[in-house]
Amino acid sequence: MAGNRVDATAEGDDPVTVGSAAEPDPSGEAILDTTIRLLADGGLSAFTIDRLASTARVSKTSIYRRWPDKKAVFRAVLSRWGHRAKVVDVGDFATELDQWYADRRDTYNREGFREVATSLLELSVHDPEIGRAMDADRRSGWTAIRQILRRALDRGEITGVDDVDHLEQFFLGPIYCRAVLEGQELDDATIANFRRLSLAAVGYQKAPRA
Amino acid sequence: MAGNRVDATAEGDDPVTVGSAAEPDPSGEAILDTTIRLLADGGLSAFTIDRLASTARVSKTSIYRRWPDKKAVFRAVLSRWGHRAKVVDVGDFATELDQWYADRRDTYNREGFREVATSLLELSVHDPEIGRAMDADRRSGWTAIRQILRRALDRGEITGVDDVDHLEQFFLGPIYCRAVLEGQELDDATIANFRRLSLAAVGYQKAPRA
DNA sequence: AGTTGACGGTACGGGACCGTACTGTATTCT
DNA sequence: AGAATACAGTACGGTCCCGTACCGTCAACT
Repeated sequence: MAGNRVDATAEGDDPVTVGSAAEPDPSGEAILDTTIRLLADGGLSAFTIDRLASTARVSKTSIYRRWPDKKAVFRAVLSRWGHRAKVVDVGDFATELDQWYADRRDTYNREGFREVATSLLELSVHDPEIGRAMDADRRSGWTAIRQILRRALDRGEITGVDDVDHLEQFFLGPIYCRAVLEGQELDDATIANFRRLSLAAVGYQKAPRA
Repeated sequence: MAGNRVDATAEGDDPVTVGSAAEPDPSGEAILDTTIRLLADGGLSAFTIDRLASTARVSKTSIYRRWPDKKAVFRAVLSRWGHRAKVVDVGDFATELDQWYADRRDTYNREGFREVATSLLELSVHDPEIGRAMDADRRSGWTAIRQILRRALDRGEITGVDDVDHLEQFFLGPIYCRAVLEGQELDDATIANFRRLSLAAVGYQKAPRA
Protein backbone atom coordinates (compact mmCIF):
# COMPACT_ATOMS: atom_id res chain seq x y z
CA MET A 1 0.00 0.00 0.00
CA ALA A 2 1.00 3.60 -0.43
CA GLY A 3 3.56 2.59 -3.00
CA ASN A 4 4.02 6.10 -4.21
CA ARG A 5 7.29 6.61 -2.41
CA VAL A 6 10.89 6.63 -3.40
CA ASP A 7 11.97 3.29 -2.07
CA ALA A 8 15.71 3.47 -1.92
CA THR A 9 16.78 2.76 -5.44
CA ALA A 10 20.27 3.54 -4.21
CA GLU A 11 19.92 6.88 -5.94
CA GLY A 12 17.35 8.62 -3.83
CA ASP A 13 18.64 12.07 -4.54
CA ASP A 14 16.05 13.09 -7.05
CA PRO A 15 12.47 13.88 -6.28
CA VAL A 16 9.96 11.21 -7.06
CA THR A 17 9.29 12.09 -10.69
CA VAL A 18 8.38 8.60 -11.67
CA GLY A 19 7.44 10.18 -14.94
CA SER A 20 9.78 10.79 -17.79
CA ALA A 21 12.93 12.82 -17.91
CA ALA A 22 13.50 15.57 -15.38
CA GLU A 23 10.35 17.55 -14.96
CA PRO A 24 11.33 20.99 -13.71
CA ASP A 25 9.44 20.97 -10.38
CA PRO A 26 10.17 24.57 -9.37
CA SER A 27 8.43 24.07 -6.05
CA GLY A 28 10.87 21.33 -5.13
CA GLU A 29 13.79 23.52 -6.02
CA ALA A 30 12.37 26.29 -3.90
CA ILE A 31 12.27 23.87 -0.98
CA LEU A 32 15.91 23.03 -1.49
CA ASP A 33 16.85 26.68 -1.75
CA THR A 34 15.03 27.34 1.49
CA THR A 35 16.89 24.44 3.07
CA ILE A 36 20.15 26.09 2.14
CA ARG A 37 19.00 29.38 3.53
CA LEU A 38 17.91 27.81 6.79
CA LEU A 39 21.24 26.05 7.16
CA ALA A 40 23.02 29.29 6.49
CA ASP A 41 20.98 31.09 9.13
CA GLY A 42 20.77 28.68 12.02
CA GLY A 43 22.84 25.63 11.25
CA LEU A 44 21.92 22.05 11.91
CA SER A 45 20.53 22.49 15.38
CA ALA A 46 17.95 25.03 14.23
CA PHE A 47 16.88 23.13 11.16
CA THR A 48 13.61 21.28 11.31
CA ILE A 49 11.16 20.06 8.73
CA ASP A 50 8.42 22.16 10.26
CA ARG A 51 10.51 25.27 9.96
CA LEU A 52 11.46 24.35 6.42
CA ALA A 53 7.81 23.98 5.52
CA SER A 54 6.68 27.25 7.04
CA THR A 55 9.65 29.21 5.75
CA ALA A 56 9.22 27.88 2.25
CA ARG A 57 5.46 28.50 2.55
CA VAL A 58 4.82 24.91 1.79
CA SER A 59 3.01 22.17 3.61
CA LYS A 60 4.96 19.33 5.10
CA THR A 61 3.04 17.09 2.77
CA SER A 62 4.77 18.69 -0.17
CA ILE A 63 8.14 17.94 1.37
CA TYR A 64 7.45 14.34 2.28
CA ARG A 65 5.92 13.76 -1.09
CA ARG A 66 9.29 14.46 -2.68
CA TRP A 67 11.72 12.97 -0.20
CA PRO A 68 11.18 10.15 2.26
CA ASP A 69 12.81 11.83 5.24
CA LYS A 70 15.05 14.62 6.39
CA LYS A 71 18.26 12.95 5.35
CA ALA A 72 17.01 12.65 1.82
CA VAL A 73 16.40 16.38 1.74
CA PHE A 74 19.99 16.95 2.76
CA ARG A 75 21.21 14.55 0.11
CA ALA A 76 19.18 16.36 -2.50
CA VAL A 77 20.54 19.68 -1.32
CA LEU A 78 24.09 18.52 -1.84
CA SER A 79 23.80 18.08 -5.56
CA ARG A 80 21.94 21.34 -5.90
CA TRP A 81 24.45 23.22 -3.81
CA GLY A 82 27.50 21.99 -5.67
CA HIS A 83 29.44 24.73 -7.33
CA ARG A 84 31.31 23.53 -10.32
CA ALA A 85 33.86 25.85 -11.78
CA LYS A 86 33.84 25.88 -15.52
CA VAL A 87 37.18 26.62 -17.07
CA VAL A 88 37.92 26.45 -20.74
CA ASP A 89 41.17 25.47 -22.36
CA VAL A 90 42.91 28.69 -23.31
CA GLY A 91 46.34 27.18 -23.78
CA ASP A 92 48.00 28.75 -20.77
CA PHE A 93 48.10 27.43 -17.23
CA ALA A 94 48.34 30.77 -15.45
CA THR A 95 45.34 32.17 -17.29
CA GLU A 96 43.19 29.16 -16.60
CA LEU A 97 44.30 29.20 -12.99
CA ASP A 98 43.22 32.82 -12.68
CA GLN A 99 39.80 31.93 -13.96
CA TRP A 100 39.59 29.16 -11.43
CA TYR A 101 40.70 31.43 -8.60
CA ALA A 102 38.11 34.02 -9.57
CA ASP A 103 35.42 31.38 -9.58
CA ARG A 104 36.45 30.05 -6.20
CA ARG A 105 36.62 33.55 -4.80
CA ASP A 106 33.09 34.34 -5.89
CA THR A 107 31.78 31.05 -4.60
CA TYR A 108 33.48 31.06 -1.23
CA ASN A 109 32.71 34.71 -0.57
CA ARG A 110 29.03 34.21 -1.14
CA GLU A 111 26.82 35.06 1.80
CA GLY A 112 26.29 32.02 3.98
CA PHE A 113 28.68 29.79 2.11
CA ARG A 114 30.78 28.97 5.11
CA GLU A 115 27.77 28.20 7.28
CA VAL A 116 26.25 25.84 4.76
CA ALA A 117 29.57 24.23 3.95
CA THR A 118 30.30 23.34 7.55
CA SER A 119 26.82 21.99 8.17
CA LEU A 120 26.83 19.82 5.09
CA LEU A 121 30.33 18.62 5.84
CA GLU A 122 29.33 17.61 9.33
CA LEU A 123 26.39 15.70 7.96
CA SER A 124 28.39 13.97 5.30
CA VAL A 125 31.15 12.92 7.66
CA HIS A 126 28.77 11.24 10.09
CA ASP A 127 26.25 9.76 7.71
CA PRO A 128 27.45 7.26 5.12
CA GLU A 129 24.69 7.93 2.61
CA ILE A 130 25.10 11.67 2.73
CA GLY A 131 28.82 11.07 2.65
CA ARG A 132 28.56 9.20 -0.61
CA ALA A 133 26.45 11.97 -2.10
CA MET A 134 29.05 14.46 -0.93
CA ASP A 135 31.87 12.45 -2.46
CA ALA A 136 30.13 12.24 -5.78
CA ASP A 137 29.48 15.93 -5.70
CA ARG A 138 33.01 16.76 -4.74
CA ARG A 139 34.46 14.60 -7.46
CA SER A 140 32.57 16.58 -10.03
CA GLY A 141 33.72 19.75 -8.33
CA TRP A 142 37.33 18.74 -8.53
CA THR A 143 37.26 18.25 -12.23
CA ALA A 144 37.93 21.89 -13.01
CA ILE A 145 41.24 22.31 -11.21
CA ARG A 146 42.18 18.73 -12.02
CA GLN A 147 41.76 19.28 -15.73
CA ILE A 148 43.64 22.53 -15.54
CA LEU A 149 46.53 20.78 -13.84
CA ARG A 150 46.46 17.87 -16.27
CA ARG A 151 46.65 20.18 -19.24
CA ALA A 152 49.46 22.13 -17.64
CA LEU A 153 51.37 18.90 -17.14
CA ASP A 154 50.77 17.90 -20.73
CA ARG A 155 51.95 21.26 -21.98
CA GLY A 156 55.09 21.03 -19.91
CA GLU A 157 54.28 24.15 -17.93
CA ILE A 158 54.69 22.23 -14.69
CA THR A 159 57.74 20.09 -14.06
CA GLY A 160 58.83 17.65 -11.44
CA VAL A 161 55.30 16.85 -10.33
CA ASP A 162 53.25 13.83 -11.19
CA ASP A 163 50.68 13.31 -8.47
CA VAL A 164 47.60 15.25 -9.51
CA ASP A 165 45.69 14.38 -6.34
CA HIS A 166 48.20 16.10 -4.14
CA LEU A 167 48.34 19.06 -6.45
CA GLU A 168 44.59 19.54 -6.29
CA GLN A 169 44.70 19.64 -2.53
CA PHE A 170 47.73 21.83 -2.63
CA PHE A 171 45.93 24.44 -4.70
CA LEU A 172 42.57 24.29 -2.98
CA GLY A 173 43.85 23.89 0.56
CA PRO A 174 44.93 27.43 1.33
CA ILE A 175 41.74 28.89 -0.08
CA TYR A 176 39.52 26.47 1.76
CA CYS A 177 41.47 26.84 4.95
CA ARG A 178 41.13 30.60 4.90
CA ALA A 179 37.51 30.84 3.79
CA VAL A 180 35.82 27.92 5.51
CA LEU A 181 38.00 27.00 8.44
CA GLU A 182 38.97 30.52 9.44
CA GLY A 183 36.06 32.42 8.00
CA GLN A 184 38.16 35.18 6.51
CA GLU A 185 37.41 36.93 3.27
CA LEU A 186 39.05 35.81 0.07
CA ASP A 187 40.18 39.20 -1.17
CA ASP A 188 42.22 39.72 -4.28
CA ALA A 189 45.41 40.36 -2.39
CA THR A 190 45.13 37.01 -0.66
CA ILE A 191 44.41 35.24 -3.90
CA ALA A 192 47.39 36.93 -5.50
CA ASN A 193 49.58 35.76 -2.67
CA PHE A 194 48.44 32.18 -2.88
CA ARG A 195 48.74 32.29 -6.63
CA ARG A 196 52.29 33.53 -6.56
CA LEU A 197 53.31 30.96 -3.96
CA SER A 198 51.62 28.09 -5.76
CA LEU A 199 53.06 28.93 -9.13
CA ALA A 200 56.51 29.10 -7.60
CA ALA A 201 55.90 25.76 -5.93
CA VAL A 202 55.24 23.93 -9.17
CA GLY A 203 57.95 25.77 -11.06
CA TYR A 204 55.60 27.29 -13.56
CA GLN A 205 56.91 28.66 -16.80
CA LYS A 206 55.06 29.35 -20.00
CA ALA A 207 54.63 26.47 -22.38
CA PRO A 208 57.93 25.80 -24.17
CA ARG A 209 56.40 25.28 -27.59
CA ALA A 210 54.35 28.46 -28.06
CA MET B 1 18.41 31.77 44.76
CA ALA B 2 20.32 28.74 43.70
CA GLY B 3 23.36 30.89 43.19
CA ASN B 4 25.67 27.98 42.82
CA ARG B 5 25.81 28.18 39.06
CA VAL B 6 28.24 29.66 36.61
CA ASP B 7 26.39 32.79 35.66
CA ALA B 8 27.95 33.86 32.42
CA THR B 9 31.11 35.55 33.52
CA ALA B 10 31.89 35.73 29.81
CA GLU B 11 34.41 32.96 30.42
CA GLY B 12 32.21 30.04 31.22
CA ASP B 13 34.58 27.49 29.82
CA ASP B 14 35.88 26.16 33.05
CA PRO B 15 33.96 24.06 35.48
CA VAL B 16 32.52 25.83 38.45
CA THR B 17 35.55 25.59 40.73
CA VAL B 18 34.72 28.70 42.67
CA GLY B 19 37.54 27.57 44.87
CA SER B 20 41.16 28.31 44.31
CA ALA B 21 43.40 27.56 41.38
CA ALA B 22 42.56 24.72 39.01
CA GLU B 23 41.57 21.70 41.01
CA PRO B 24 42.18 18.63 38.87
CA ASP B 25 38.63 17.27 38.70
CA PRO B 26 39.38 14.03 36.86
CA SER B 27 35.69 13.20 36.68
CA GLY B 28 35.03 16.36 34.71
CA GLU B 29 37.81 15.57 32.33
CA ALA B 30 36.40 12.10 31.85
CA ILE B 31 33.09 13.68 30.91
CA LEU B 32 34.80 15.85 28.31
CA ASP B 33 36.70 12.87 26.94
CA THR B 34 33.45 10.98 26.62
CA THR B 35 31.95 13.96 24.84
CA ILE B 36 34.73 13.79 22.30
CA ARG B 37 34.22 10.08 21.85
CA LEU B 38 30.50 10.49 21.36
CA LEU B 39 31.03 13.19 18.75
CA ALA B 40 33.52 10.97 16.99
CA ASP B 41 31.04 8.10 16.93
CA GLY B 42 27.73 9.65 16.06
CA GLY B 43 28.22 13.31 15.38
CA LEU B 44 26.02 16.15 16.51
CA SER B 45 22.69 14.56 15.76
CA ALA B 46 23.40 11.57 17.99
CA PHE B 47 24.82 13.54 20.86
CA THR B 48 22.60 14.06 23.89
CA ILE B 49 23.25 14.83 27.50
CA ASP B 50 21.50 11.63 28.52
CA ARG B 51 23.78 9.59 26.33
CA LEU B 52 26.77 11.48 27.59
CA ALA B 53 25.79 10.70 31.14
CA SER B 54 25.16 7.03 30.61
CA THR B 55 28.23 6.52 28.42
CA ALA B 56 30.46 8.30 30.89
CA ARG B 57 28.78 6.32 33.72
CA VAL B 58 27.90 9.56 35.39
CA SER B 59 24.65 11.07 36.51
CA LYS B 60 23.27 14.05 34.68
CA THR B 61 23.57 15.92 37.94
CA SER B 62 27.32 15.65 37.72
CA ILE B 63 27.26 17.19 34.29
CA TYR B 64 24.96 20.06 35.11
CA ARG B 65 26.89 20.75 38.25
CA ARG B 66 29.91 21.61 36.14
CA TRP B 67 28.38 23.32 33.13
CA PRO B 68 25.12 25.22 32.87
CA ASP B 69 23.96 23.67 29.63
CA LYS B 70 24.96 21.66 26.60
CA LYS B 71 26.65 24.52 24.82
CA ALA B 72 28.91 25.07 27.77
CA VAL B 73 30.02 21.45 27.55
CA PHE B 74 30.96 21.97 23.94
CA ARG B 75 32.84 25.13 24.79
CA ALA B 76 34.75 23.30 27.47
CA VAL B 77 35.52 20.48 25.07
CA LEU B 78 37.10 22.88 22.63
CA SER B 79 39.90 23.94 24.90
CA ARG B 80 40.50 20.39 25.98
CA TRP B 81 40.54 19.10 22.44
CA GLY B 82 42.98 21.68 21.13
CA HIS B 83 46.16 20.17 19.85
CA ARG B 84 49.06 22.53 20.13
CA ALA B 85 52.18 21.54 18.33
CA LYS B 86 55.29 22.24 20.30
CA VAL B 87 58.30 23.02 18.20
CA VAL B 88 61.60 24.17 19.55
CA ASP B 89 64.04 26.52 17.90
CA VAL B 90 66.72 24.38 16.31
CA GLY B 91 68.07 27.04 14.02
CA ASP B 92 66.89 25.56 10.75
CA PHE B 93 63.54 26.11 9.07
CA ALA B 94 63.34 22.77 7.28
CA THR B 95 64.03 20.81 10.44
CA GLU B 96 61.44 22.67 12.48
CA LEU B 97 58.96 22.32 9.65
CA ASP B 98 59.48 18.56 9.65
CA GLN B 99 58.74 18.44 13.34
CA TRP B 100 55.58 20.41 12.75
CA TYR B 101 54.53 18.14 9.88
CA ALA B 102 55.08 15.07 12.02
CA ASP B 103 52.99 16.56 14.78
CA ARG B 104 50.18 17.46 12.41
CA ARG B 105 50.31 14.03 10.83
CA ASP B 106 49.94 12.30 14.18
CA THR B 107 47.14 14.62 15.23
CA TYR B 108 45.11 14.51 12.05
CA ASN B 109 45.47 10.78 11.61
CA ARG B 110 44.14 10.08 15.05
CA GLU B 111 41.05 7.96 15.16
CA GLY B 112 37.95 10.11 15.04
CA PHE B 113 39.79 13.36 14.50
CA ARG B 114 37.93 14.25 11.36
CA GLU B 115 34.55 13.49 12.86
CA VAL B 116 35.15 15.61 15.93
CA ALA B 117 36.73 18.40 13.92
CA THR B 118 33.76 18.75 11.59
CA SER B 119 31.23 18.64 14.42
CA LEU B 120 33.04 21.25 16.47
CA LEU B 121 33.53 23.42 13.42
CA GLU B 122 29.84 23.31 12.62
CA LEU B 123 29.02 24.29 16.16
CA SER B 124 31.51 27.12 16.24
CA VAL B 125 30.39 28.56 12.93
CA HIS B 126 26.74 28.78 13.95
CA ASP B 127 27.09 29.72 17.59
CA PRO B 128 28.88 32.97 18.45
CA GLU B 129 29.98 31.88 21.91
CA ILE B 130 31.37 28.60 20.77
CA GLY B 131 32.87 30.46 17.85
CA ARG B 132 34.82 32.73 20.15
CA ALA B 133 36.07 29.77 22.13
CA MET B 134 37.11 28.14 18.86
CA ASP B 135 38.93 31.27 17.71
CA ALA B 136 40.84 31.53 20.94
CA ASP B 137 41.78 27.90 20.71
CA ARG B 138 42.82 28.18 17.11
CA ARG B 139 44.96 31.21 17.77
CA SER B 140 46.93 29.25 20.29
CA GLY B 141 47.15 26.38 17.82
CA TRP B 142 48.56 28.59 15.12
CA THR B 143 51.42 29.74 17.23
CA ALA B 144 53.63 26.82 16.37
CA ILE B 145 53.75 27.21 12.61
CA ARG B 146 53.59 30.97 12.96
CA GLN B 147 56.66 31.06 15.15
CA ILE B 148 58.45 28.70 12.85
CA LEU B 149 57.73 30.97 9.92
CA ARG B 150 58.69 34.08 11.83
CA ARG B 151 62.04 32.63 12.78
CA ALA B 152 62.63 31.51 9.21
CA LEU B 153 61.94 35.05 8.01
CA ASP B 154 64.29 36.47 10.59
CA ARG B 155 67.02 34.06 9.62
CA GLY B 156 66.60 34.94 5.98
CA GLU B 157 65.70 31.39 4.99
CA ILE B 158 62.54 32.64 3.32
CA THR B 159 62.61 35.53 0.89
CA GLY B 160 60.08 37.63 -0.88
CA VAL B 161 57.33 36.91 1.61
CA ASP B 162 56.09 39.15 4.37
CA ASP B 163 52.53 38.17 5.18
CA VAL B 164 52.71 35.55 7.88
CA ASP B 165 48.94 35.06 7.98
CA HIS B 166 48.80 33.90 4.39
CA LEU B 167 51.80 31.71 4.90
CA GLU B 168 50.19 29.93 7.83
CA GLN B 169 47.17 29.12 5.74
CA PHE B 170 49.35 28.18 2.84
CA PHE B 171 51.17 25.58 4.89
CA LEU B 172 48.22 24.21 6.80
CA GLY B 173 45.71 24.32 3.96
CA PRO B 174 46.77 21.29 1.95
CA ILE B 175 47.03 19.13 5.04
CA TYR B 176 43.70 20.21 6.41
CA CYS B 177 42.05 19.91 3.04
CA ARG B 178 43.25 16.37 2.61
CA ALA B 179 42.66 15.10 6.13
CA VAL B 180 39.47 16.86 7.21
CA LEU B 181 37.67 17.88 4.05
CA GLU B 182 38.50 14.78 2.03
CA GLY B 183 39.07 12.32 4.82
CA GLN B 184 42.19 10.81 3.32
CA GLU B 185 45.15 9.61 5.27
CA LEU B 186 48.13 11.83 5.83
CA ASP B 187 50.83 9.36 4.87
CA ASP B 188 54.49 10.22 4.71
CA ALA B 189 54.55 10.35 0.94
CA THR B 190 51.85 12.99 0.93
CA ILE B 191 53.58 15.00 3.59
CA ALA B 192 56.81 14.80 1.61
CA ASN B 193 55.03 16.07 -1.45
CA PHE B 194 53.46 19.01 0.34
CA ARG B 195 56.73 19.76 2.02
CA ARG B 196 58.67 19.85 -1.20
CA LEU B 197 56.09 22.04 -2.89
CA SER B 198 55.82 24.43 0.02
CA LEU B 199 59.53 24.81 0.41
CA ALA B 200 59.85 25.56 -3.28
CA ALA B 201 57.03 28.08 -2.97
CA VAL B 202 58.78 30.16 -0.36
CA GLY B 203 62.19 29.79 -1.97
CA TYR B 204 63.77 28.09 0.99
CA GLN B 205 67.47 27.94 1.33
CA LYS B 206 69.56 27.31 4.36
CA ALA B 207 70.35 30.29 6.53
CA PRO B 208 73.04 32.38 4.83
CA ARG B 209 75.08 33.04 7.98
CA ALA B 210 75.60 29.50 9.10
C1' DA C 1 -18.97 17.23 -16.24
C1' DG C 2 -16.17 14.21 -14.05
C1' DT C 3 -11.74 12.48 -12.61
C1' DT C 4 -7.29 12.90 -11.09
C1' DG C 5 -3.64 14.66 -8.47
C1' DA C 6 -0.90 18.15 -6.14
C1' DC C 7 -1.47 21.30 -2.72
C1' DG C 8 -2.05 24.05 2.01
C1' DG C 9 -3.58 23.54 6.47
C1' DT C 10 -4.11 21.13 10.52
C1' DA C 11 -4.07 17.79 13.83
C1' DC C 12 -2.13 13.82 15.98
C1' DG C 13 0.69 9.88 17.98
C1' DG C 14 4.85 8.73 19.48
C1' DG C 15 9.17 9.51 20.90
C1' DA C 16 13.30 12.08 22.20
C1' DC C 17 15.45 15.39 24.73
C1' DC C 18 16.55 19.17 28.04
C1' DG C 19 17.05 20.80 32.47
C1' DT C 20 15.41 20.22 37.29
C1' DA C 21 14.14 17.99 41.54
C1' DC C 22 14.37 14.51 44.78
C1' DT C 23 15.93 10.49 46.65
C1' DG C 24 19.66 7.66 49.35
C1' DT C 25 24.64 6.79 49.89
C1' DA C 26 29.64 7.22 50.34
C1' DT C 27 33.33 10.23 51.33
C1' DT C 28 35.58 14.04 53.24
C1' DC C 29 36.08 17.74 56.27
C1' DT C 30 35.55 19.87 61.06
C1' DA D 1 30.65 12.10 65.90
C1' DG D 2 28.53 15.31 63.10
C1' DA D 3 28.12 18.33 58.96
C1' DA D 4 28.81 19.14 54.41
C1' DT D 5 29.53 17.74 49.95
C1' DA D 6 29.68 15.06 45.62
C1' DC D 7 27.65 11.44 43.69
C1' DA D 8 24.39 7.69 41.10
C1' DG D 9 19.94 6.82 40.14
C1' DT D 10 15.47 8.02 38.96
C1' DA D 11 11.53 10.40 37.89
C1' DC D 12 9.24 14.30 36.00
C1' DG D 13 7.32 18.43 33.30
C1' DG D 14 7.59 20.64 29.36
C1' DT D 15 8.95 21.24 24.93
C1' DC D 16 10.18 20.03 20.51
C1' DC D 17 10.16 17.39 16.44
C1' DC D 18 9.33 13.63 13.11
C1' DG D 19 6.50 11.37 10.08
C1' DT D 20 1.61 10.33 8.98
C1' DA D 21 -3.27 11.03 8.26
C1' DC D 22 -7.10 13.55 7.02
C1' DC D 23 -9.65 17.38 4.97
C1' DG D 24 -11.17 20.77 1.59
C1' DT D 25 -9.55 23.32 -2.48
C1' DC D 26 -7.97 24.25 -6.92
C1' DA D 27 -6.10 23.40 -11.38
C1' DA D 28 -5.37 20.29 -15.22
C1' DC D 29 -6.73 16.93 -17.92
C1' DT D 30 -10.27 13.60 -20.39
